[in-house]
Amino acid sequence: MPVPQPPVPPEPRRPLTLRDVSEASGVSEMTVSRVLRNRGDVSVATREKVLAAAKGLGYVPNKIAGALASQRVNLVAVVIPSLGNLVFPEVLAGVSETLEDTGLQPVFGVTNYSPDREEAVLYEMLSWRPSGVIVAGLEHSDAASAMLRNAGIPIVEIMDVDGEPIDSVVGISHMRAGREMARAIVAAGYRRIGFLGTKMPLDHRARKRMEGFEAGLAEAGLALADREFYSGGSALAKGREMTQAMLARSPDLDFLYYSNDMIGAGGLLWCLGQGLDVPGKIGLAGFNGVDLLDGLPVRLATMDACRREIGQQAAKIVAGQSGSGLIGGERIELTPRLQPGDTIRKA
Amino acid sequence: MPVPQPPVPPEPRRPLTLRDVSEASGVSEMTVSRVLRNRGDVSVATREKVLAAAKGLGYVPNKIAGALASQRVNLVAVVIPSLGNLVFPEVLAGVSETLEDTGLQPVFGVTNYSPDREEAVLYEMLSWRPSGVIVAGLEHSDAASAMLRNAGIPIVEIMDVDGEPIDSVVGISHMRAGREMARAIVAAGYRRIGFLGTKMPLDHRARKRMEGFEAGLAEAGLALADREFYSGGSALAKGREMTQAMLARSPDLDFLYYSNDMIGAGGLLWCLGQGLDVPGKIGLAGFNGVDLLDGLPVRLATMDACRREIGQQAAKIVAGQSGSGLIGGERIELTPRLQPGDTIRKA
DNA sequence: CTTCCGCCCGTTAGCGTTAACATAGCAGGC
DNA sequence: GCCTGCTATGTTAACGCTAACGGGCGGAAG
Repeated sequence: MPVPQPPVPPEPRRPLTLRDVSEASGVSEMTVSRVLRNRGDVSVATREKVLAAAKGLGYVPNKIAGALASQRVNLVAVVIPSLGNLVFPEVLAGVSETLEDTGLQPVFGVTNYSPDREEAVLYEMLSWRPSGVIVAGLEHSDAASAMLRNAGIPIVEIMDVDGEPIDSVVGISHMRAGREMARAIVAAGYRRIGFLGTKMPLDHRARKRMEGFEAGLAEAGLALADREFYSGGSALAKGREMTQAMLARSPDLDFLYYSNDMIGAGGLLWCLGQGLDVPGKIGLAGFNGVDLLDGLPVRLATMDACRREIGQQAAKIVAGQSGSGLIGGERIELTPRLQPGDTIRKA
Repeated sequence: MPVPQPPVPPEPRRPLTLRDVSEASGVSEMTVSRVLRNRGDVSVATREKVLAAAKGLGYVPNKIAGALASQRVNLVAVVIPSLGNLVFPEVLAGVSETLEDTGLQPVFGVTNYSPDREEAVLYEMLSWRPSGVIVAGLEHSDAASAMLRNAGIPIVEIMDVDGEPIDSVVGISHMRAGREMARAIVAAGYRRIGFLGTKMPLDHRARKRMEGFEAGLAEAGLALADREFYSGGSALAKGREMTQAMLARSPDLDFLYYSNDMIGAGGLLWCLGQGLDVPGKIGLAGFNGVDLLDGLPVRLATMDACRREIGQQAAKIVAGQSGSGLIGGERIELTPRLQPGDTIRKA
């Protein structure tokens, strides 16, 4: 009759394995494995004995071995261009939150808007055989697209729906967002319109927004009266500087469209500081709906990019909880709502 | 004489293994492995043949099997309380950037300031046998501390140095940051001082800052004249509301210390909107040094928390690049610099 | 010519876990 | 008593890769 072992103080060096727990509790490794995974029938007595031994030893299972044996991995790869842009942490938060009680674990990678790095990051992540991939954008290198297509797991491209997805896609149409903003501005009677944005040839979504915006203006026979791009630095400060520069250069502008809310807020603060009549003499609008703006003295017109919801929906798809019954190839287009704020004249 | 195989179009279903590449290129699996890892001697001819086959097939190595066999894992676990607080994405960015060319890959987990979730997240991450752990804060559950201590890998606790680290630590002293801010405020002649912060009993760093602040005031025989806490919502908006509320309640306050820059900025905007004399009649200060503030009409006094640098240093330690020669147990205390901005009277 | 060494490559034996199957023990029906 | 059908546990063989070692081959050294 085996004497119950007292919990052994964790002997530091050799890493513990199932065998250690099995020896400490007097059952086979398989039974320990069953207990720790709550799978299969194990008597209550055995279960408790095993759990006590595992806790006493401080055993932490080795998922590497487990994943290899079971061919199942609870990781989800999440690939985003940047952490500096407010938007992506919010998406991550949505993903993280939704995955929380699915047993899935997000693994993040950052590409810095570089297709080469995206390819490298994806290769690295796929080599861990995750059970799904969430990746920002629809534009990838050929090699990256091929990898994703052949991975045999759910792929969700997020943020943007203007293009051909590999598998599933969750996002908004940035083209349409730009166009609708243009229409709203034109409808409010503005005519001489300037654009201020980031100088990032690889930020396809910003580009699409601008293209949509110009298309919207064109519908009314208008074109951009001026434009300016920046890169780096504090967005709020850049917004001030660019606004000042543009209005010095083109004093007759009556509207400024900013490619994101932070530079928009900077521009707004500058205009207010100058005592300009907003939205009477000059209107302003940004993009994103960052809740930060709720605290500004005047609310900037913007359009919600549904960031958190994008993360949530994408996570649901990889977790197989989308409720659509589809097995892939889902397409969820969210609709950004125009929030007119106080910086566009009422039509 | 083996005929060179033309690249086979990737047959979709069965996942590729080394064996497939080895068969396609006519060498052993071991040689393929060597080529793919750039390890050991392989002739140029063989190398090229193998690389061509691997690329042709679209082979992606299986790191799970590789890690199990080699007992080496290129993952670094990074555990943070929240993604909503601007601070942590910045730390992540520092980590991610520094790890970029070390072959190490960060894996992030979020605890929502819950010790239980922290424990669960750590257990989950340690079960992947990462080669290092970076975790925010020095306060952990007993079980979590034990796990970390027994993991046998570098552990770096970050953000905070006020306490007993498990292994290495990189951060600032929040106690001291609070105290120094108090001294600067007292030195500038302010006497009736209010505190505005988050209602988060589990945010130990915010608590330490406040304690340090009160200690600093006590040195001058002062105590907080009023205090207010919030939770949730847009920080900028909360800053406005709380400031308004506090000044309505305690109109004789001459200084407001905010536990973070966002609520501080909200308060600042409100004060400016009210036409209050800042910093003459009332002074303001925040904490963090978010570069966002560079764009405000008036620069808020703050203290840089060295977020990105914390991430970088922590990453260096786990990557073994700290340059200290130490094998663990490093302690890096960074010094937050007071940035007086325009919201404290010149002494 | 032999010996030795370095290059290039193959063979063997795990890494720690789990799937799948085998088996022991026991209750109950006939 | 024998077989059926459980439940609780053990045994075996992977999973895909790499560490460690072994060996053929060719040229340089003796």
